[in-house]
Amino acid sequence: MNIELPKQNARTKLLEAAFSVIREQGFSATSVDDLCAAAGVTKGAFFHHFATKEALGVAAADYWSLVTGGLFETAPYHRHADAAQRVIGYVAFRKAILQGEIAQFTCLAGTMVQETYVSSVAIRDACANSITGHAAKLEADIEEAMRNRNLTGFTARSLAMHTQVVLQGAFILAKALGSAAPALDSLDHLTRYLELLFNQESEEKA
Amino acid sequence: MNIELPKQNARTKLLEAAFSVIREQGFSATSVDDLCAAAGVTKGAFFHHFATKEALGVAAADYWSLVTGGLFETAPYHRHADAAQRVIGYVAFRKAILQGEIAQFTCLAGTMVQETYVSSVAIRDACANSITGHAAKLEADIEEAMRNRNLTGFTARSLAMHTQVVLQGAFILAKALGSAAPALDSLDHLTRYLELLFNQESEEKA
DNA sequence: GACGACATACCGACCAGTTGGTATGTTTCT
DNA sequence: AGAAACATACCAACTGGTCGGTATGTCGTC
Repeated sequence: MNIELPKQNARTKLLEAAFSVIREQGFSATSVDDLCAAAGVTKGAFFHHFATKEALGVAAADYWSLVTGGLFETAPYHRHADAAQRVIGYVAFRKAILQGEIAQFTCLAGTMVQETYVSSVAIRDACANSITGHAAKLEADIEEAMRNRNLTGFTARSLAMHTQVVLQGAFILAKALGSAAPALDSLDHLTRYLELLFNQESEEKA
Repeated sequence: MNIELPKQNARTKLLEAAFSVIREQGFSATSVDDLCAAAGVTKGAFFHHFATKEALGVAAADYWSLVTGGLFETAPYHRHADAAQRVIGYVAFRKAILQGEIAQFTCLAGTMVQETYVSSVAIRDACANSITGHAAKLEADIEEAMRNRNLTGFTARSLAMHTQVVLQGAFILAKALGSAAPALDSLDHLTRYLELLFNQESEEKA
């Protein structure tokens, strides 16, 4: 029998439990005991691996960047030859993964930063890095698409950030209305915006 | 001397304190004592007016709808004769009020619903009503602008909601990056989208 | 004198973090 | 090679303080 469970140590179990629990309850409302119970470890193990609850928050945001980074690197939208198609394909991919429980498709960084942007600089910065780092991967494709079409009037970076703004806002509306539907609608509007930008050949100059 | 402070009772003081404190710390991280201290009232006064902390959350969201409703009703963008100009003017107005401390220009409903959408249906619904109620006021103008231009392919409601999505997302980015700048950039993209939609005469049909 | 609008004092539950310990390696010294 | 010294990973019980909420009292007004 070669079937073996992956040897997860308490640290990894806690970080992955944090993904679920914090996205459901928020960071403040999640107690260390909650996390230990969800991960199936004791409080002693928690404080062996993390000096404080805040330190776990930072580690969770960093681990989030790592995990989501891997997910998007292997996504199929990179195959498009045209850069604009890759950008639009990215949004389509984001739409496709909006399934199941709301907490499971929302963003840990966006959720945490709302609660901690004043109280914890460390968590805020880790969340900011997660979001801007993710946007940076889109930026190259956007820049190429803009160059191909001679688009000016805004920066590739600002448009990359705008996609993240729409996603984060879409998650809030999904939470408020208890459904992914408004998020999907909003991503359709984002797609329409990208198509309008990239299909017109630099009419802005007039 | 007719200069008199408005006779604010403990209830109103608590609700207005909640606007500031909850937008800074979040709902969970804000204790009843925090709110009492900020409002300058005692705990007895708090529980005289609100049965639970959750009840204050609901009341705060409702009061938020009331206060912001008044603010936007008297805003100057309603004067435009063209409906599309009113919609674009709305976004410009939202840009204009993104000043000062971040907590002071963000949305209470969006902040609270993130933390409570699982734990408190009452707060979630109050926040959802605040956001959708605000969007509904835009919907009539959007519908008129769409009718004037024979625009199809999406609903006025979904576009109204999209403006709220962008705003909510913009607040998250502002919090993450500690600056209103990315929010302003994103509202520029939203404006550009609206201009592209409303200035083209129904080219979508082809 | 009754009632609404507070104030003060307090309670049990829960919370982040600490303590002192064990079991299992790993390295170092002889 | 084998023992002593040390490091890592974890555990269960506990602590001081904070939390939401309650019980009871006071004061001004109608």
